[in-house]
Amino acid sequence: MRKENSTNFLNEKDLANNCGMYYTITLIGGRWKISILAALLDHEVMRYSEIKTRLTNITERMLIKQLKELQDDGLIIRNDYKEVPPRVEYSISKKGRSLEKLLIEMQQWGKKHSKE
Amino acid sequence: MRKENSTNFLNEKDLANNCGMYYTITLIGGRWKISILAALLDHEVMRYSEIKTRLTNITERMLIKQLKELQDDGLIIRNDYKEVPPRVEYSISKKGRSLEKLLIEMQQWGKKHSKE
DNA sequence: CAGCATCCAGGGGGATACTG
DNA sequence: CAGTATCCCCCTGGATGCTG
Repeated sequence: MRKENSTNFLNEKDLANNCGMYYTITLIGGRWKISILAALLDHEVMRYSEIKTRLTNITERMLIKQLKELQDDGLIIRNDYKEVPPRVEYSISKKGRSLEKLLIEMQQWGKKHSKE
Repeated sequence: MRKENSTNFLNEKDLANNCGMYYTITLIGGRWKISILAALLDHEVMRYSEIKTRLTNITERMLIKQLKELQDDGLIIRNDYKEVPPRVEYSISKKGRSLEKLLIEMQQWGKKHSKE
């Protein structure tokens, strides 16, 4: 980032969309999204019920909603085996995995500063 | 992050607060916060009116609100010179500056993936 | 098992007008 | 110049009950 006297970090051209920063936030900013992503980064593949068990307190509506948004944004992959009884597995996508480093840093920053 | 078979990224103890990730999101997740932080990281010190000019489209209410929250969270510093006419300068705090690396990475990730 | 439907509160965010 | 004060919309997120 620059200091001298003008715009480098946020140049005029990119100002409108905050150089993509806001895009990133909108993708992971949902109430439960980072928890879901973290769980999937940790377990590779999880069934719906596993995620639900893991994220105590989340309601079914919210879980489905956040899963769908993550899927629409291409961060996770939904695999419906179309069996009876239903069996659906969720996994992280390439795009989702590319967020791993960022999430870890957010985690570290949060841990470090949340007690201040 | 781990793969073998269990929880490292999100261990049970930290699950409740998502290992601090959610804390981080709440601090920078406001509609205009990253723009303000980026502007202050870029300019060191800015007057209220400068920020307002820079962030076209933001309303006064929103600007003040987000500035106050950023200040309450310790990310920026407000310096009121108590002059007439008023003169108030905003600058980034140490805690705020420690977010710089993270913001740049969010920017890069967003730029790279927003066209997909 | 893996959802969907409905209802609802709260707050985030915006427009506009006013002030010390 | 640097804010306040109102008003208002809508969307997020939560509770609860139902279903293929």
